[in-house]
Amino acid sequence: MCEMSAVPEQDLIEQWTSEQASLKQRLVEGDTEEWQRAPDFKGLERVGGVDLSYIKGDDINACAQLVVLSFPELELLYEDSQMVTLAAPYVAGFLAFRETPCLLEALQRLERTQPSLMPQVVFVDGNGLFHYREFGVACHLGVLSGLPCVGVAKSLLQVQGIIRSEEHLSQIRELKKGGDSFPLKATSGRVLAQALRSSDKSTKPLYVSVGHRFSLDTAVRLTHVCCRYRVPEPIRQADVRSREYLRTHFPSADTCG
DNA sequence: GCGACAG
DNA sequence: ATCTTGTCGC
Repeated sequence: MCEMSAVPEQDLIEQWTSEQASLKQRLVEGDTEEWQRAPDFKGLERVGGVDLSYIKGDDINACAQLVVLSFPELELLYEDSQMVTLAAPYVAGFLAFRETPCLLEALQRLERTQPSLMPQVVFVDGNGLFHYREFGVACHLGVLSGLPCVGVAKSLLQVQGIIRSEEHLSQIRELKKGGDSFPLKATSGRVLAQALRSSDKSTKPLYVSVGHRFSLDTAVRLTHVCCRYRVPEPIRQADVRSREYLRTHFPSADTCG
């Protein structure tokens, strides 16, 4: 009797799981671009970053942000802020179904209006292969956009036997300077990500993983050189600007009537 | 049963 | 994600 009323939630999860498996077949691991192998990433001129900022008590309205910075200067070349209505809820392991649609639209707007500014790589706030089914939001956006993508998570997703253990905390303490990192291995032995100390000052590491068309080593090196502060500049700028957009367009839309 | 759970 | 000021340190 209870099965027939199985919350639509369950059907959706199964559908999403299947879609991830399907898209994963199109995922390209490993470097595909000349600049990824070149010393100092010669040939790389534009790096993109995406992020969404939310309004406090609101689950569906958000500001989707895309920024493109010059490389290696990391100066702003393009920015796009767009209010969006999110169709899917946030479910751990399925972040892409909530955030990817509007981010793809942002990339399409850029393609249509300023194609010469299309980024050669996109930094995504969240994981790539470091995911329950090895297909996080950075892989999802990468496959659907076709662009090389890097996943950068600010906190540890405990998955595939990787946990926030004493051993893990100990390894973090061994990261002495910016650029130091250690691998995160799944129970299978496969390296899914690299914990990276992004600068000399930051103690809390970033978790870098392959999104699309990248080797993990290249993703980590590029992330490191894009960090002025803890979070790589493309993502940080997208975060700062989308939140600034909400602040000016929806001044305290809650408290003071 | 309990805990975890990117953004 | 968001709620939130000051504060300690270079």
